[in-house]
Amino acid sequence: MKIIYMGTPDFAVPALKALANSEHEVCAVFTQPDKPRGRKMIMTPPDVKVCAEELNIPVYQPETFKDGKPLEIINEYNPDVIVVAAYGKILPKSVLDSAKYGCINLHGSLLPKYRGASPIQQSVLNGDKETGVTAMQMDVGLDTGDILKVVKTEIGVNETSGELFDRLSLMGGELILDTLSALEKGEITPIKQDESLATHTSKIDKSLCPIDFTKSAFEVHNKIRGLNPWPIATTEINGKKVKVHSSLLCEKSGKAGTVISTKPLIIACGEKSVELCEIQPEGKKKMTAEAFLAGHKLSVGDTIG
RNA sequence: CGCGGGAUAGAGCAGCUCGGUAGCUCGUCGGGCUCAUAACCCGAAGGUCGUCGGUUCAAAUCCGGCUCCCGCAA
Repeated sequence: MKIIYMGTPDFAVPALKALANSEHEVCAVFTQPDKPRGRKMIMTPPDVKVCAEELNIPVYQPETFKDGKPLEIINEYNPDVIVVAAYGKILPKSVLDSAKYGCINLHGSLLPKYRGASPIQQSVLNGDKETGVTAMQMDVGLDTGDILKVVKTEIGVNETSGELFDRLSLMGGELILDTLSALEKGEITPIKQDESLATHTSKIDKSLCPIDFTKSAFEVHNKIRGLNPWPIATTEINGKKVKVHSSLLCEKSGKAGTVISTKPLIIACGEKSVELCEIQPEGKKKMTAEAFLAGHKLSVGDTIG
């Protein structure tokens, strides 16, 4: 099939590569405009753009679809299908209808659960045991289209959002190939989403970062791994902000927020406790809890958070 | 010129205000104790104090330039 691909971050790269290396033809890639990033606000191209250029595929970065230009470009290519993965723009109906097979979206959850911006982080934050990737026929709603094909996977108890992202993005690459070939053979029966089961996720932002140690160890642990690799859960130790990159569940219990062991570093929660593994004080690099303890006064019974 | 923290032994920190012998915790190595140990005791190795220059009898410390790392904000 002749495909136009739309996607932006690293999550969307494996599917693009999978398509480019298949019998299908990716004739053009749409992605977000370059944006300034990082401390120095350096203009950085999206990961998908970098990948597309390596594959010698033409790249388009329209600011908006509100004028008709992107549609004109699409119509010139006359694609069989448009594949969308974490593109970050709302597509108007005219675009959704512009290809023979319409627009197919790869979404990082088992729809209708976790529609919206941050399905993967949300599944980790909630401590779900299972998630997956859904290939969906896009319609004008937000992730409301008919389900074409789904692939499921278990979430590890210590798996971070970043690790899950990597796995799901690879699974998404296989899923889109399967979906397209099944579509061509007419083997797919679109399934309507059950609206009564639908849940939504909003964008992740830093207001989620502070850890509340009065919550259960499970919830604390989920927050720490769910917010990794970004924006990273935080707490306060001796009045200084400290990022907590990784943790492990621990059975011991004590008064919430107190240090109940320093080797390893274990903090009591509302229920049970968590071991803090890798932490990062403000202005410093990430370090192991052991290294942190070597140079900072912190003893059993002290309170953090 | 967005705001701020930082660079000292393999790791993490103190020392700088007020210049004068390089210090702490951990790790490493050696020895001891112990049924045993990641525990405890004794000992040792390991640093041109990020870099360049200035002031000084003397600079980790004071002054100026530069490089790199990080947090916030976006």
